[in-house]
Amino acid sequence: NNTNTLDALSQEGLSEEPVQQDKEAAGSGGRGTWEAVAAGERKKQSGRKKGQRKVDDLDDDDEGGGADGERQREHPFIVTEPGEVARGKKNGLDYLFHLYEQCRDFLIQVQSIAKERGEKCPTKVTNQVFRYAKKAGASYINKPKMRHYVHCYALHCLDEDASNALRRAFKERGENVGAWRQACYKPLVAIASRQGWDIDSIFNAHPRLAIWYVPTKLRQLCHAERNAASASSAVSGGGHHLPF
Amino acid sequence: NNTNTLDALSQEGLSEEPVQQDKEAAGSGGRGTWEAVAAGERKKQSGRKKGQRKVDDLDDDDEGGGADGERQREHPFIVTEPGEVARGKKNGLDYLFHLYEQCRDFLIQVQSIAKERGEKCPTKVTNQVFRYAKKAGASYINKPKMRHYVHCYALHCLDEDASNALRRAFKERGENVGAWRQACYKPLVAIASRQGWDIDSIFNAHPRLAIWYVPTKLRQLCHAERNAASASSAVSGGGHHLPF
DNA sequence: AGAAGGACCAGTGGTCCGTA
DNA sequence: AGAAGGACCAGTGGTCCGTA
Repeated sequence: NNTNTLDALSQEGLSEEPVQQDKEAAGSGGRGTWEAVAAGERKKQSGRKKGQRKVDDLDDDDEGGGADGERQREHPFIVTEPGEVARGKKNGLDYLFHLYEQCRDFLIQVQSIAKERGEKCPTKVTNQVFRYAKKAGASYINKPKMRHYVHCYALHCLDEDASNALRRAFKERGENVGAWRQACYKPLVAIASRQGWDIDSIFNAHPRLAIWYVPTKLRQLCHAERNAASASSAVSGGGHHLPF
Repeated sequence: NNTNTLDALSQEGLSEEPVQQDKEAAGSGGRGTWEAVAAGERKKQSGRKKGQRKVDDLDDDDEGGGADGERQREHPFIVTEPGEVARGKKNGLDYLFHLYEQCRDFLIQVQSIAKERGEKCPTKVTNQVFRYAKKAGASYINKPKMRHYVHCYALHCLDEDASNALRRAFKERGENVGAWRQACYKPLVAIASRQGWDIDSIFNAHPRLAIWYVPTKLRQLCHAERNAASASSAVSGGGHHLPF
């Protein structure tokens, strides 16, 4: 077992960030330039200019009927390959991961405001950060969504090659987002097994991941798998007292 | 300004801990051996054995009337010198600081239980730790008290000499605990001023202090003093644009 | 009066489940 | 059916204020 993998892995996933939008939607309410890059998200804001959305894909306009003012959700995610732009009323996974980078930018802003004011400074993406993001116009960011896919982003950060391979495989098989999301757990547990099962320090050792809470289910899977592994190694004879 | 003081200071305060009671009241409900060492705290527990309290000081027994079962508070703190045992129905400051060490022990236990179970592991003394302490029989530990005196403990950790000198001075002057407690802020702010005003990293750099939340008032004082200092340095001419 | 701590409260982490 | 997210809830950090 290679216990040094983490140092190498922690460098990955970082180059993926689109540099040009680092201050983007931050504090301005602007949509940023990401649509032009990957054409993912297209949530309407109040007062959005027509023609600004869907820069690359020029289809449909049947947004449920009413013009302005109607309750509008983000388009659902679909499994896309790295670099692939989602067509139709869908968002791709590059866009999903981009949302995590945006949250990081918002956190950094909240932190610098807090420091300036001499207030408590959050180290994680907290409710306060989500509130700030919303106020800054990023209404497409919300806590349940971000928490739902954290472990997918974790895999993208920790082993981008494995993450990319998984995306391609699930796209090819025509699996839905839920199936892909479920499948992201397994390679993460495998990474944890090589790192002494300490999923918290794996998150904390990675600068972009450290700001996210470890998802409960991932923590539980690592724990269960660790116990299963130690039980089987006890049976196959580790020199310990045998439990029977 | 010596910016390396913290490294030297962070070694202080540590030798003060009575080693022999490291697992003490932990998980057992026992009172531990600290009374024999410093004869501070003497809170009655339900079912406490008579004659166990006040090992060194054999006076009064007028505990308000009823025998067992009456609601009983801790004796109030008085300003004592280092090593001095509080007489009468009082507790000394060595005992106060000892409570912080006990909380640390309880936190360490909560942490190892959490790790064993694969649950979230607290890095600070949280409500969970106070609940655990109470369940373990340390009913004399409570959140409002510990939070009230955190900055006094901080001074004890970061500059034991200054802390000791302050205790001696306030005892000599016959000041009460409240006055001593107020006076602990000033030397802490002075330490912060030498460390770039970052009270959070000062706490975090000290292993025994890092587990305590920075008190709001201390944070505010550091912030206010930083602003005052930068304003006065702007006036006395630091090469900046002059604000008038 | 000075001080200890039960108990409250606003805002948190966490995620369910009514919605589209 | 699969998925997005408003809104709820138990337990938190913080400390006030009725108590002794």
